[in-house]
Amino acid sequence: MLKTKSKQLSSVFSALADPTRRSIIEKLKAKDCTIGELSKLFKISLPAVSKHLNVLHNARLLDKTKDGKFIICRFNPEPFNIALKWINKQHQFWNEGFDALEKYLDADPNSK
Amino acid sequence: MLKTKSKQLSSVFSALADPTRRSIIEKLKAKDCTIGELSKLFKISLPAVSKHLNVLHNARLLDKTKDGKFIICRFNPEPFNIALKWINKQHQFWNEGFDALEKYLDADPNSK
DNA sequence: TAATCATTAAACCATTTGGTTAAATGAATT
DNA sequence: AATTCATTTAACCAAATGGTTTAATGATTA
Repeated sequence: MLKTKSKQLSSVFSALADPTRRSIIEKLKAKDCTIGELSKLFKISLPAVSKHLNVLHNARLLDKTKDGKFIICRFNPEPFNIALKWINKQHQFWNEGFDALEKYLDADPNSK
Repeated sequence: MLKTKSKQLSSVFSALADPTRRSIIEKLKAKDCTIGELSKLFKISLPAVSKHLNVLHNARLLDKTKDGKFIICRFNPEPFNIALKWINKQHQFWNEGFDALEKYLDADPNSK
C-alpha cells in the first residue's frame, strides 16, 4: 500500500509520539531483538508490546524477519529522513545560510 | 509546568502527527496569523482549529499574543531541536563519521 | 504425536482525539 | 449602552489508542 507523503509523515510522527515505542527504538538501535526479548524490558503485557511493534512496523521504522520460532525485530532508520526533511523545511533558522542537513539527507548513503 | 524530556518529545511528536497541525505550521512559517485567518484555511470549524492551536501551544510550537480583539499566532521552531536531537541520536548512519547536525543544534543561535 | 514456546488475534475497557453545535466571554464599534 | 466581532468553553459524539485477559496459531522439542 503506497502512502501519500502526508500519511507517511503522520505515521512516523505518531509512532514516535509514544515513550514505549521510542524506548523500543533505542533498544533496537543497539541490537536486534526478538519480540519476547523486547517485552521483557517493559512492565506492560506481551500483546501490548506486540501492538506497539505493529505501529512501528506500519511506519516502516521496524523490520520483522522470521527465524524459526522467533521473530527478529530490526530498526530501520530510513523513514526518519522524510520526517527530518519536513522539519528542516519549516525551520526558518536553518534555511538561512548554508544548509548542511539538506545536503546530508540528499546525499547517496553509499557514497559515505 | 516543567515537562520531562520524554513528555516534551511526546508532545512535539504528537503535535506533528496531525496533517492539519502541520499545515498550520507551514502557514505560520510564512506569516503570523490571527486565529480567524488560520481557520479560513480549513474546512473544519473554528473551535476545531482552536483545539489544534492549543495542541501546538502545548508543545510550545506556537506563541499566542493578544492584539486587541485578535490573537496573533506565531510559529516557534525551537522545540524542533529536542526532536531533532532525539532522532539524530538514533540515526545509526549519522553517527558514523562527522556529525554536522549535532554541531548545528548545539551552536549558539545568536552566533549566526 | 503431544507438549511447549513465541507470537498474534479477539474481545473487552477506559481514555484521548478530532470533530460538531450552541452558549459564553471579552474587546471594539456604533 | 447596545451591538458586533474574535475566540473559548461546554456538552456532546464517534473513532482511535493503549492497555488488559483469554484463546488461537504455528513452529520446535520431547
